[in-house]
Amino acid sequence: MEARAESIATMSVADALVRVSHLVDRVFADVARQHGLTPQQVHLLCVVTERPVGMTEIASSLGLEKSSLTGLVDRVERRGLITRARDSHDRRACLVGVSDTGARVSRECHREVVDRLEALADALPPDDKERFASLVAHLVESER
Amino acid sequence: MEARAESIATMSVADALVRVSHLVDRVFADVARQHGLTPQQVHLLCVVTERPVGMTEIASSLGLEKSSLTGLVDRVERRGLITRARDSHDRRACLVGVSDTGARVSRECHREVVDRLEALADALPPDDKERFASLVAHLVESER
DNA sequence: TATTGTTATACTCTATAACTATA
DNA sequence: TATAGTTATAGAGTATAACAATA
Repeated sequence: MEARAESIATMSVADALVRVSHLVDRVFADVARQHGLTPQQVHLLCVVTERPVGMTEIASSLGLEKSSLTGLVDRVERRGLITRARDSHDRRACLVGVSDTGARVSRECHREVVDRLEALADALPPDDKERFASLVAHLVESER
Repeated sequence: MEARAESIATMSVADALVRVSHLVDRVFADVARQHGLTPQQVHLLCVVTERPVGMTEIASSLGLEKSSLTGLVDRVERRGLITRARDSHDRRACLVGVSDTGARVSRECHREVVDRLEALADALPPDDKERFASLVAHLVESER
């Protein structure tokens, strides 16, 4: 275990970020799968859960081209989790929002992801856990 | 900005992890794209950079079915970045390794991802940065 | 003219099931 | 029999370019 101990000691912030990202991606994909959805579909669901959102804004949130989003929305809509509604102020636009089922699935996925990640974070002492959340928050916010 | 300040205060470890993971995914996808590759192709490249690896082990590293890997390896091989070699000890198996070009591209991608993530981490004071890396290292290692 | 969203097209990614060759 | 890898097939994700409708 010498090698592993050393790899901890010398892991850079960047390497740490990459590895934690893969971990989270796995959890996310796992949870999505258990609900018969793809990770992308769950991401979409998350983005429109709070309030109805237009296609352009969703595309920007997910880092996709608008044209890529059309099909994604089509497929999730076909499953009855989201709906397209006319924007009353702009007849070009539509607003994508969750259905009742979609809201439930969204909550369930979020809960399961959070539970599994919290469990993962329990490997840290409580103080470190809090400290970690605060550090990440700063990182993420500085990038907005 | 009240809302944002509050969201920092109340962000859980799990939410923090999810958000940082998305950030990293973006950086990774960006870098891959600049090299005319997909994120998956760069991941594959990373996995076989150190030493030649068999298909089954690669599939497990990437969390893919073997059958999904065949095509991925085909496409990256077609670009001349990796090669399949016979395993001299087991004639069923092959060992996937990087070509010279592949090794160069792999190094470049790694360097660029690291640079961009380090730049991102520079939003933190040096002490916090180090602390963060150490926390993440513990998280990731506890999951191995 | 600029913007919102869709369509058409071409690849890439992925899983499941069935298969070949070797161990 | 079990394992390593491939093929066949089907569906999902994505980008680019061209388009329609509205602002």
